[in-house]
Amino acid sequence: MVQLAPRGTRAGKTRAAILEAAEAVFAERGFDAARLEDIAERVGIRRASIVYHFRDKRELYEAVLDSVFGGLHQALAEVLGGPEPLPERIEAGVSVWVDYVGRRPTLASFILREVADASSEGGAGLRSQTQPFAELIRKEVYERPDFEDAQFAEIDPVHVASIVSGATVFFVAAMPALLPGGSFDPTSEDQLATLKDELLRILRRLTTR
Amino acid sequence: MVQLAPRGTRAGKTRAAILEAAEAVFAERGFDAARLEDIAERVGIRRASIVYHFRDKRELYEAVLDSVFGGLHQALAEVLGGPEPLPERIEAGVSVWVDYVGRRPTLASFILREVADASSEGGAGLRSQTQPFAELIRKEVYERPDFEDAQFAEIDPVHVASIVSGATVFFVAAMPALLPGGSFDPTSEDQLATLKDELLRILRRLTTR
DNA sequence: GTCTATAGAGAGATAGAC
DNA sequence: GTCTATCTCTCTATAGAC
Repeated sequence: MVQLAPRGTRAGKTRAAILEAAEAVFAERGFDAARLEDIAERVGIRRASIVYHFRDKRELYEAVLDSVFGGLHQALAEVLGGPEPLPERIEAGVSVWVDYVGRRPTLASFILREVADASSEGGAGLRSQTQPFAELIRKEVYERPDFEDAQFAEIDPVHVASIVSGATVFFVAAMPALLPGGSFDPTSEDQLATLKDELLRILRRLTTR
Repeated sequence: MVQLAPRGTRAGKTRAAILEAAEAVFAERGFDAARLEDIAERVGIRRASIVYHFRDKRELYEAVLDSVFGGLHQALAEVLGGPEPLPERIEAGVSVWVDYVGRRPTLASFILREVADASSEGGAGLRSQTQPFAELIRKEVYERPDFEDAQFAEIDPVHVASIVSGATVFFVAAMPALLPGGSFDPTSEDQLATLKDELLRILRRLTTR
């Protein structure tokens, strides 16, 4: 995820535009079905020019994933690293998570696709993206002194994460498709608020002894 | 989803074997990345022979989806159509759902992939599979006389379905990939029991006033 | 940096023998 | 019914001009 050219230069701008277009197209179609042609068209350049900025399709895809997952990691690290005591920090984390997916719903698509693909490649691709989150949680939750005080139920954190993220991702990605008419917007202010509410209730239920 | 040749004949057996192999390969790789070559190899036939039984790749894929979703629909219709009063019938439905995914985890992959693809095609593909479930729930839950007595909270059923199915599907598909070592089996007896337990608690929380 | 042109690989579909 | 052989299309990647 090295930024080869500084922002503001022509190359930097084109690179950023390609990343943005690629994020949309990859999220919508998935890696295989996405065509570099479509991405180039959105940017207003020709297919071959993409290869000047990214070695190949795979590298472009990885760069997109790094951007989307990286953005979430940064936002989460901020609240989880804060000074508040433990139960609150976790709940703030859930709030940040829901807000992030609401603002950047492409993340939901990528998670769905990466999880589905995980079985075939032993989960390597997925884990390389989720590992930093596991470490973040270990560092800012399990290894901080207030963890003992919080009196959590003994529940596997991956378990909790699976339920919270699964429910969120489904809500954002599946609901619009399931409700006919195409009018439902899960990323609206109050839909996200409702979702947060439900998740927090579920979370409390799962984590309190 | 018409059974062209009767079971037991050579064609019937080959057809069934192709369906079974295709279910595994499509679930593992997704529609685009799956190769007819791989499916044929599993069956022990040549690629071209598949086309004798299924017009093309798409038709084979649809047949697989019909089989996987159809099996769930049948199992669900059985419990939801039973004589028990309402809250129990719904909880029995959740139990059947978890068991089915546990026995046939390919369903989890297909749901993940279909949901991810739903945004690009307006959800048509997903809805054609989920519509029967919506109708089943309307008929056996909302339109049966005991619905009024059950005193449910006013919560969108698609909402509930999204949370329950999202959490289940994630649990089955993502946990093995997230937990390193490859030793975790979400479809084991007691893991499924734990999941059921959590889902039922969540469900009660969501549906009681 | 971006373009045109083209090479090359992969995979689905078809024709026809057995 | 299943096979071999082949056609054809699509899309990525490369070469080289501007």
